[in-house]
This record gives sequence, C-alpha cells and structure tokens, in this order.
Amino acid sequence: MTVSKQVGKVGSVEAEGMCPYRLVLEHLTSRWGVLVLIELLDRSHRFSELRRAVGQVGRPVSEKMLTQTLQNLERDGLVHRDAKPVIPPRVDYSLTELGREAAEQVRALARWTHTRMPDVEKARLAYDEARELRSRAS
Amino acid sequence: MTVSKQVGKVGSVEAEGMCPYRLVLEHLTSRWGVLVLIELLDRSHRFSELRRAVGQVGRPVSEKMLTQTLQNLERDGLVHRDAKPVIPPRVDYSLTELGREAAEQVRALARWTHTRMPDVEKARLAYDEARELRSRAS
DNA sequence: CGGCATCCGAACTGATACTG
DNA sequence: CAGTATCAGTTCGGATGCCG
Repeated sequence: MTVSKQVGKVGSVEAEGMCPYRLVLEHLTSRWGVLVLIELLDRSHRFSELRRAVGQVGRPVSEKMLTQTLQNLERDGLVHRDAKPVIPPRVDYSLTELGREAAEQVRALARWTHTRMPDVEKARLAYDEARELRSRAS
Repeated sequence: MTVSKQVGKVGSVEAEGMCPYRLVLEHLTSRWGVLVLIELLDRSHRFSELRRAVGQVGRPVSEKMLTQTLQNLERDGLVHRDAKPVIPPRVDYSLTELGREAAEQVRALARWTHTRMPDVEKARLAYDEARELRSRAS
C-alpha cells in the first residue's frame, strides 16, 4: 500500500478544528506573506529580488521562510510561479488575479497603518507614561 | 540607581532595524490580533467572552497569548480597556475610533477570504494534483 | 474573574551546508 | 540562482500557582 506521502501544507501549524478560511487568512497575514504580496503588487519579482525588497521593510527574511511563504501563497492560488529551465535557474513570481485582489486589501491595511502611525505613537507614549506612574505609586 | 524596568513592548519579537509602522502592522495581522479586532467590531467583550469567541473561529487561545495580544493592541491605541473596580473583577474591551478603522480593514480582508474560499480550494486541488504527478515521474 | 509570573515541552525561525 | 536538508536558538502555548 502506497503511503501517499502527504501533499500540501507547507510549514506552520495548520492544525485541525478551525474554519478553513482561517488558514488562508493566516497565509495572507503571515509575517512575510503581507510583505511579499505588497511587493508583487508593483511588479513580478525573482526570488532574490523579493528577498532584498522584503528585507527593506521588515527584517531580513531567511530563504527558508521566503520559500515557505511563497509555496503557501502559490498553493492557495494567489501567487504564480514561473520557473524557466535555464542555467543558472531563473524563477519569477507574480500575482494571479485572485492574488491581486487579496494584495490590494493587504496594501490598503498597510497604507492605513502608515498614515495613522502618528496617532499610534501618541497612544504609546500615553500608555507608557500611565504605566510608569502606576509603577511609581508604591 | 533605578533600573527603569523597560516599559512597553509586550511579547513578540519587536526587533530593531525595521520600519516602525511594520510593528503595528504585525500587531494588527498577528494570529490573534486579527480575530480580536473582528470580534470587537460587533460589540465590546469581556476577557473570557473574547476568549470563547475567538476560539470559535481559530483554535483555542491561551489566556497568556490573549493577554499579550490585548496589551499590544491597547498600547497601540486600538483597543480600550475598561477595568471596573468591583469584586469579582470585570474588564471590558472595546475598540477605539482608531481601532475601529483598522478593524474594518481587517474584516474586509477576512470577508474577502471567506467569499473567495471556493477559488482557493480549487487552486489547492490543482496544485496538489500537479505535485502528485511530478513525484510520480521517477 | 482577570490577570501576572514561572516552568517546560512543542512549534516555529533562521544560519549553515548541500544539491541541481 | 533557487531551492532542500539539517541543526540550534527563539517563541509559543499550556499548566500551575498567586493576587486583587
């Protein structure tokens, strides 16, 4: 009997007992998924281009995590992987139509965050100050 | 000399060397942050209500993680914490105006994911099938 | 009830080494 | 270049005990 070796499901917990759409949402909102989608919204990227571009905004991505992220997004039909059989290898990643819709939502959220940063920083100062006062009150 | 005990920054990596807005975005898109914001969009919740509600969609949240998530969101000025000095204690969490804006973006993304699930599942079948074929080709 | 502090196993992440 | 495999460090999450 063939063991069937368990296809799909790259990385992350992906446990059972939760709504299926939750898994896709986790891929979209994963640490690197967010940045990858936004990058690809501009244009298609090669693997190492993506790695550099993403590293500009967040911290550097390990190639393993980038691979995992891309495979998840590809499996969900959000990212298209175009591997050209040349030497040295060249692989281009781009958004599918489905992926473009998702990426636009994600970018909207990212932009909102960016424009609202001043308010967030203000809130943080107030929060930290209040905490400071409470700890002072012995 | 007082050690000042390092205020702010609850849980998560929060490392240096990345754009500041990236941190807020990570709070918004964190595993539990997403679900908490969506829940609070309906109405304010008590701590244990949130815990139950979030557990419906995703897997159960540990109280530790929920606490951490809420503290991050509160510090960013997205969630308001109202602790009533009664016995037994009662704490209500609700969205601030800032948080409501964010939560609506997040919910939009979640809804999109939900409506597009059929397409995603179709893509997954195609992906897994293609992978199956490739592995068969010895 | 709504936390906070600690310990500990499990899962995730990343640097390294290796393949095509 | 674009990955895969592996090993070690970090974070996550549950369990437990304590406090207001």
